[in-house]
Amino acid sequence: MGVKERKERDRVDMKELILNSAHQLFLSKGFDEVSIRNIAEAIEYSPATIYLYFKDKNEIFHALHGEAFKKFNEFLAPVFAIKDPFKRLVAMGEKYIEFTLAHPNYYTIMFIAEAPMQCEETSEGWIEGERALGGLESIIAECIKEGQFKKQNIKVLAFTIWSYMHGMCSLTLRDRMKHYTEEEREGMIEKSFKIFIQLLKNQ
Amino acid sequence: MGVKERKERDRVDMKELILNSAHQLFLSKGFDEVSIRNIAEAIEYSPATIYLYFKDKNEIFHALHGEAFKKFNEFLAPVFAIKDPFKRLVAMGEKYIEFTLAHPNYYTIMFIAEAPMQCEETSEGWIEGERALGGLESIIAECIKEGQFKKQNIKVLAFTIWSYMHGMCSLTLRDRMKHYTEEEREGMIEKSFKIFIQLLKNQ
DNA sequence: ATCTTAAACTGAACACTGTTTAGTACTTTT
DNA sequence: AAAAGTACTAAACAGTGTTCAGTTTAAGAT
Repeated sequence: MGVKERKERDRVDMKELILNSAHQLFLSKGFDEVSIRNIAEAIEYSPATIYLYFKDKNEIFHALHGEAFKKFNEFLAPVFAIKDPFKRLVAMGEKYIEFTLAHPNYYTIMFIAEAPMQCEETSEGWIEGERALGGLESIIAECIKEGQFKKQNIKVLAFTIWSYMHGMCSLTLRDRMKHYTEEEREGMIEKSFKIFIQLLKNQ
Repeated sequence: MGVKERKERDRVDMKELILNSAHQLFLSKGFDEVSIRNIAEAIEYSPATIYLYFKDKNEIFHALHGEAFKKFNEFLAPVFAIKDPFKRLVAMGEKYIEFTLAHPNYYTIMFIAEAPMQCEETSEGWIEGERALGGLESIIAECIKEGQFKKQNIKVLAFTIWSYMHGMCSLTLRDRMKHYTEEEREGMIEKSFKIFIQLLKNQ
């Protein structure tokens, strides 16, 4: 008798229902603005029910963290079709920026929000995150192999590039560029990115 | 009769009392963890009293935002005694990192926290912030004048450098480097900073 | 079909949060 | 001494995450 199996399926469905609802609310309202009661109302269950499926709010956002990274990797995937490693690197950077501006809530939960994830290393979010970083590192490795970059520590260079990209994106999302005039701000990211690429080229 | 004057002084004193208390709590507990009731308790007044001196919580943290930037500029000041502009630039970067690690709560409110400041441009925080950025821009201008850097858009290069520094610092403070092993993480910032300086040198 | 057991679910509460308001106590002015 | 004005607060409102006792529902056993 498949009762146990069906119950298990129901459990998974319910978890998904909660997660989908949280996901949707999160996309429209942003990270901190979604409450357990909001989610409960959306799925027409009591708030207490949610705690039967998730330990706490962190665990929910932890799951969303994973989804965000998955989306991120999907978004970046086309880039890896580009043959030339340096061109691939540039394209990856452009996609990174595009993703940030198109999905600020995802970006925030991935890289800016106070880590709400007591981080078991096995968690989906980190695995997907490492995959993205691994992609960057492999591109750099190829750039070095092809003589585009001089020989150096790949992980450190990847971190350096990531830091630059993240700095730019998080300053934008966190609204720390108001001191620039409209004119200056307009296209600042694109101009800066070009400069950064030039810096890398002269390597 | 100096009654009005005394009352005005009392008002300023009270504002300062609230701010000092908030400041202290903020340093030990961090941005989001300080509540109006916490502050009220610390100064032994009712929570409602605080609203007689500050419009809302934002206005308090707005004031702290200003203080953080002041502290930041003080911390950076010694660097400007260095004659050689490129050395000054490097020293500024090192100091930036040092400040971030020494005063994570300040750094968070300055650059990471969701802008809790409806930003009148006259606010102390932004003026001090612009001063810091202006310092960076003037260093770059000198580097260009001395032929250390090729001629280019100063504001964009300053933003590029700032972005890199901020990216590194905010990824660290927001705990997004757990995927690196202890070994890798150890000294990652220093190594990356060296690489970045090299990138700038080859300009 | 009834009884028992276990799982699913919820109402209400707890201890918080920022903020507002009505009312009290004290101080200054008349 | 009465009136006016200021300083302050208790209590409430609407919200938060979370827990728990108690109810409803479903399943298995007799």
